[in-house]
Amino acid sequence: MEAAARAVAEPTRRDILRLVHEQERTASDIASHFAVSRPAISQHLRVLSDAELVTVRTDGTRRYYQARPEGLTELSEWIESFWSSSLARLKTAAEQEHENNNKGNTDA
Amino acid sequence: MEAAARAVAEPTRRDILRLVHEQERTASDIASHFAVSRPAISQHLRVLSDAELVTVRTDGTRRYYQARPEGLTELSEWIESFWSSSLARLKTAAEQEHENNNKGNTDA
DNA sequence: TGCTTACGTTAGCAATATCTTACGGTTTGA
DNA sequence: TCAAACCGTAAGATATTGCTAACGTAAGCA
Repeated sequence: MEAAARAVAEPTRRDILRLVHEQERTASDIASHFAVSRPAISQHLRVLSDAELVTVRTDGTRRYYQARPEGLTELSEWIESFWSSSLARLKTAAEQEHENNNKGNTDA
Repeated sequence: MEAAARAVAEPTRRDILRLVHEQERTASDIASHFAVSRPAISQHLRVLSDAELVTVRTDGTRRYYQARPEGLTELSEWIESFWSSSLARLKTAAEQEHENNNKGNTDA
């Protein structure tokens, strides 16, 4: 989970995950969507791979990456363990926040 | 969400959140649970506070911190947005992983 | 007023993260 | 065999992070 949390903390890596979630993509395909260099993306892919947030499939010289959502399970469970023990508090807090939001900017 | 993700990526901060989730605690009380110095904890608390993952209440010279689970909502939703569009895939994948784990690594 | 407690902030340092450039390895196709 | 395409790795620069030691501030108490 440690690795997954750190991996997801980086904006570019989150964008990469989004990209390879829809469909598997090659490294250079992924890189073409970003401003940073291809090696930089390759390094991000390494981090994601180490965190088991993506899987890789090799075909010739190409490497197809695909998201592996299960890799986020532990992190998600950690978060939910926070809520499970304070569901009521969360609920009322969320409602109050919602009310406050509506109260605040009633069309300025 | 950016701030929350980065804040949670740090092990000490996750432990702090656990601690102030059960009950509100003063800064030095929190610090007493860790090996690092009090200022270090103070800095972590600042990060958590900026990320709106904790709330602070001042009473005299003491500052009481408490977890704010709602601060993790966006991050959780980001994760779930991954699953919602691939729930079936997640389910089968999880089952297969489970089976594989039971099977053991017969290849060496 | 003087002393103590509680706590944040700053400066400085070591470790880590992220990027770019340059390079090496493997596969494909003429 | 040669060249091009695809991609990872290494080296090095810079930015960021997390830590400690030292200091500053505000509150409580004699």
